[in-house]
Amino acid sequence: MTSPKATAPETTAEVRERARAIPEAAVARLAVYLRVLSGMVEQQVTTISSEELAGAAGVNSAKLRKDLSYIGSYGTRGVGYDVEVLVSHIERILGLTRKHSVAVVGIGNLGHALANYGGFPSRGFPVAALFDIDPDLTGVPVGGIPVHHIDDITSVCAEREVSIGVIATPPQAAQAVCDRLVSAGVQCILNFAPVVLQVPDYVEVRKVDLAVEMQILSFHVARRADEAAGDVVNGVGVDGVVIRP
Amino acid sequence: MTSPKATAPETTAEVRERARAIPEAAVARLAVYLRVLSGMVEQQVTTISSEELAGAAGVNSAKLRKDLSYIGSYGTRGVGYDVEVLVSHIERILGLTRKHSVAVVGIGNLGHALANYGGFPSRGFPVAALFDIDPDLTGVPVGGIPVHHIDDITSVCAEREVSIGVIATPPQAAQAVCDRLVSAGVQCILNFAPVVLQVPDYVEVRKVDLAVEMQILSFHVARRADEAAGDVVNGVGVDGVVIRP
DNA sequence: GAGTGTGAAAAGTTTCACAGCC
DNA sequence: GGCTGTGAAACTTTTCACACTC
Repeated sequence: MTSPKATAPETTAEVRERARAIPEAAVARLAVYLRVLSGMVEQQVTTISSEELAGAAGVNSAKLRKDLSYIGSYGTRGVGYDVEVLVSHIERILGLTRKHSVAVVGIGNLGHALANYGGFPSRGFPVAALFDIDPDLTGVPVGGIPVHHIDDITSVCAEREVSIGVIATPPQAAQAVCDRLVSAGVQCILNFAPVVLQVPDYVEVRKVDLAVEMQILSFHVARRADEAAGDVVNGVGVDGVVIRP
Repeated sequence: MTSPKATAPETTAEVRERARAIPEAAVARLAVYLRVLSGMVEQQVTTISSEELAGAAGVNSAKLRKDLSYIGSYGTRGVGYDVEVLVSHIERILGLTRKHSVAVVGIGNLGHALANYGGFPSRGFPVAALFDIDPDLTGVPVGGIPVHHIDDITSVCAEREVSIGVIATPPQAAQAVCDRLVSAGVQCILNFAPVVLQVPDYVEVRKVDLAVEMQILSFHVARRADEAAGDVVNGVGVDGVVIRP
């Protein structure tokens, strides 16, 4: 990238420096490439070009090559990428060589779905603990894991070395739950509650907000409808000609 | 924005032009501001400053003001924004003045959770239909709505004017379901299946990929761990001093 | 005095286009 | 001939800072 002549074996420092420099947007796409590539491995595909992989991942090939260049130069010119090599490098960069135990808090409809979701454990994210505030649920197994009372978050999370907390509680409870997770030492949170969580700087929060997603889609519906209507109605453009392109 | 002198009443064309120009990233945040503001309305707050609203929404105030400026100038200098005015303008821009019927396909754990999720109907997204491939589920009510067989997507979606399709099926089924939704005239899709959907240009897809979210968190855990370790171990920095900041 | 609205600068991201290698 | 890797260009988004209004 910057300097190393020929194929110098990378030092830890170089790998680290490189990881630090990967744009946030590229990280998200690397995860997608990884999933596509895992499918390729299963189909016995051994080599793939940037064009093919890009198509399967829904991006253009220049972007894909740029993204891969952030993690190193592992392709062969004129040929493409070795699927397994790429898989292992992406896994390394994403930190998937270690296991990340997950705790789910809030065992309602969504919590149930998450506890039973096969996509976590199979990808190196074992669900290590479940929590709910309802004492009737305590001890009840969900997806094979017994539910703990929310008051035990600190001890259980520490004991099981939980590194990712998933908040699937009603909005009113989310901030309090978040605070407890943080004081239990959890530094990564995936938040499904429609609330903006306040956390210390060192805690990484990602949110999944269904209503927001819907509203973004709604915006696009509305804009399209406006465009279609406006071109004819408003005297701005006639017979379908858009004046301001 | 560009030209209109004084307080010229906006033409439809201007509103349209403006909507077209709102950056994608700003649209997502507007939805968040809207939620925060709705909470304010309930607490009888009538006026709010950019600083306060930004704090509650987890962004900085310059960004918030810029975002709001895309939809118009509805604040009062020295005072702030009228909460209700802002709510109604954001709703208009996001197209929330019409109802958007939602169909959920795939009534497994997640589908159940979505069908029962109160956040949709309460925000103008009534769940109008449920679909599953399992004939045993057909007719069974989930969250008060009977499940249809997947083969009826086209007719039921057309009849109920579904504008948003939610895919909560296993990955193998997702593309086929998507194709059916599209041929039923659905132009917006929210995809929970870990698959990259191929759709025509005019269809808007948003995806929620839990494994990807986890892996992004994992990346940050790994990077942090590397940094912590590297500073001490690698001869790059000593006694906790970070050389490259 | 307080706080919005916005050009202009800075930072981040995507796309282009082609040299270099197989 | 085909395809990667990457600087440089184009575009998007964020941040700054201050003129302007109440």
